[in-house]
Amino acid sequence: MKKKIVLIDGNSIAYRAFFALPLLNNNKGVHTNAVYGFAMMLLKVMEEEKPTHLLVAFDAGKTTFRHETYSEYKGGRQKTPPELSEQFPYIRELLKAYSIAQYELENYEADDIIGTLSLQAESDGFEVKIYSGDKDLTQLASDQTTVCITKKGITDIEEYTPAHIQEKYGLTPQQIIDMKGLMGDSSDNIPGIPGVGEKTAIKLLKQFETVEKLLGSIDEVSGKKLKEKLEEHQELAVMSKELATISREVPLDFSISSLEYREPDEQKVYELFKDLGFNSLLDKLNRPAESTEEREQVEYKVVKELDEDLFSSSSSFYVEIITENYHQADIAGLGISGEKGTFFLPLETALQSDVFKAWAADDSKKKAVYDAKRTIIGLRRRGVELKGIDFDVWLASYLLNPSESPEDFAAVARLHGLTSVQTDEAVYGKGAKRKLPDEEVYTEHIASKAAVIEELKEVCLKELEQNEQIELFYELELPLALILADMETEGVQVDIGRLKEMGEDLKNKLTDIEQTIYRIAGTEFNINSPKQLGSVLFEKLGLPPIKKTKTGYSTSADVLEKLAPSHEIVEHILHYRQLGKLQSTYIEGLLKVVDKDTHKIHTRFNQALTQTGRLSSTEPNLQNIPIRLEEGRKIRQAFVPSDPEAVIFAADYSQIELRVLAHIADDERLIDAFKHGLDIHTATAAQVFHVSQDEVDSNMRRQAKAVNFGIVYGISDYGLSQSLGITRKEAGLFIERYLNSYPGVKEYMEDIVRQAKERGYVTTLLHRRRYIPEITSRNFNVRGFGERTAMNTPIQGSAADIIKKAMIDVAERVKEEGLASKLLLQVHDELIFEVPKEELDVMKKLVPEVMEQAVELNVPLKVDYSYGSTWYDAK
DNA sequence: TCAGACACGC
DNA sequence: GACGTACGTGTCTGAT
Repeated sequence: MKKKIVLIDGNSIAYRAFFALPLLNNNKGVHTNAVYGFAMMLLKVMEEEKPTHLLVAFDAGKTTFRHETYSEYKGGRQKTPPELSEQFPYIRELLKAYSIAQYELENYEADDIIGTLSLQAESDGFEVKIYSGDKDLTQLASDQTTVCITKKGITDIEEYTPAHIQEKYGLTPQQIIDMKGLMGDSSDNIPGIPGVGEKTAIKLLKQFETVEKLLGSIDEVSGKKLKEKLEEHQELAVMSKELATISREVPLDFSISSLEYREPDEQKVYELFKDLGFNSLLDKLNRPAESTEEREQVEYKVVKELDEDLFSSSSSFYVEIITENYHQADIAGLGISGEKGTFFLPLETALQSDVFKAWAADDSKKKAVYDAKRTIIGLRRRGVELKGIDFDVWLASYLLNPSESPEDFAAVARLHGLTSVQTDEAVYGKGAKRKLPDEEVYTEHIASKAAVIEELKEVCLKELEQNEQIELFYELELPLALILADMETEGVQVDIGRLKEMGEDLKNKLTDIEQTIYRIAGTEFNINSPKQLGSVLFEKLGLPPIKKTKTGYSTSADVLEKLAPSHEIVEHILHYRQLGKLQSTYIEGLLKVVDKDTHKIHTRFNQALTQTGRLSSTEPNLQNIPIRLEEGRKIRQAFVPSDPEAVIFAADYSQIELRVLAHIADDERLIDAFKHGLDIHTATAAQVFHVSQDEVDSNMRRQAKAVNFGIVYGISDYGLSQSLGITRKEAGLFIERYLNSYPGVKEYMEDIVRQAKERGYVTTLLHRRRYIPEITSRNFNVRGFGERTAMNTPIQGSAADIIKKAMIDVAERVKEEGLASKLLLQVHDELIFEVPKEELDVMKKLVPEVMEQAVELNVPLKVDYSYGSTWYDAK
């Protein structure tokens, strides 16, 4: 086989990649664009060139032998951006993982190393390929050597052979050096002859061949001015040529044969790509642990008969429920792993075993699980109470980095460097094709999960400790999971009759409005189709299109509100939309998920999803039941106590986010306002508009409220301008005035952004963490988003911490006092209970008290409550 | 099966 | 100077 060596100019390629690609980040805020580009190029080179030998050369140090000739060499160059410097160690690591030789030598540049090696390689009969972003290297082209220079981007290259150089410049590769000598090179600060550019240089070299010959016969040069210049700057030309000449005699302390390319270390490459977040490149790898044949098989036994000493005092325990919704799904099997080994336990075997049930119910037998809530509810449905959960790898992983959003167990494991579990999709399939595979396949899968939980626990514990999140995990999230399990299990009673009644009513109203709309429009169409609606409004009826979407006219509510005065049809459409939403999402949507027998709804709270630490709720989402408009609010009449002798009791924090802000920012005025129990929007308006509280009119208050809203949700000046219907500039001014009114808040905002930039993340009161890689983006918008996230997350996240803490405290008190009241729902800043009437007096006192004392801030927390015979009446 | 537009809550 | 700008869930449409 013909020998082929590829020589890569490491610094040059890294620079190219850095400037060609947007400033990417991995999920921990490390910049990765240069590494990514480098890796892309490397993979392409390997695939296309299939070299037998390979080397990446780097520049060493700041000074080289060229500085002896000319101290200004490479002078005036911009410093390497720190965002790039920090990536070089990763590039080095990348090369190591690929087992690719890398070399640098004091006093020499990468060019010289490459020049020397290419010469040696040529005489050894190699085919040589040189990769760089620097055209200087083209002087090395020869019959055996091709120089590949990156064009636009990073993988697009131009190949310089002697023929190509001849064609392009009419010169030989050696003459490239002469050309540089004459015209100089501003990027390396090589002077050349003033006034001589590429065109003149080429012309002269075509006539005289080399700098030396040219200078020997300056008389023959045409053009008086040019002749003078050449005369005057002879030495400059000679020196410039010397500087531009790549050394081919570098003393190298290795032989070419040592550059032979071997196999990459796939595990290392895999881990590095994972670490850097190169998911697209990961897909291209032959993953060591992905295919069944290569993956390390977990050793396990299928339990036929249960034996007491299968269960050690501390085990990993996994319950497989394939369906997403564990409230209505079956267990496919159980996995246990501990001192005695790893076991697959068939469901029926477990259910029939008193030994198993006793172990499960024993609080002193500790279990590490994956998704405690899912596990508890899955077993509870089959009559098994699970106690003694002391770890949840899913929750732990979420706390370590909420932005990961792994889709299954295997993804969580992989995040922490463990690859011995297959993805659920690979085992069970996806979508309609999801099913239980052959027995050996799924028993092994389930057992392997149990085995891996053990290892994951160790890894996660270490990381939690490093992040100071042990307490957050053990005192907040894990106990909360148990409370949420009880809430979900309990469910909320629904008055189906009431829902259906409202549905009938809505149906009639919708038909009426529909007819009215068709009549006014003069045509029947699908009002639910923005496309069709757009063509009716803006084409048939000729209304002015205010806003456009990617696909056509926008028909969103804010657009329609602006159009309402122009045409009577618009208000009907808005009304139709409003009622249609109620009908489809709330009436029909809720009816779909009500348990046919018990008439209860069991939502699922997702505890490991949001970036801020809030919960979310699905199937159905009970955190967005209408309240703002009366027509929608009536939906709440269908949410009733499960016991006729009980009421729905709702307690909500008043302005919790702004109180948290007052605390974190330690802003005197804001703290003062809360201590005096002022209406915060009025107080803000008074500050911002420099008037007294009683001079604040409703419009001023409305604007101040919007600004407060913006602070709480981290919206931009644009967002504020949209909600107030003012210009962006005016909105920006509002924010500025707000910050001047609350100097402590202003200082906090500046500090937290600085902190986020330094550390790459922000934290909440209880040490929840969110990484914000966007904050160092060079893109104005992305960075702006990062800054707002930095300001907002500690506020919203701390509020989430507080209510979670309150839920735990309330549950504990209710248990202590032996009350029958039940926590049903959490809606970000409020808790909904079902309270037996005889406990009402106790709960009226207990709940606000516990919620207000959940944490101690330097402002008081305030809780309002209400109750009634339905959720609607708890207002 | 998927993305886009829209609307609900906090 | 323009970029496109709280989050999360669910429904519907219209394309593939």
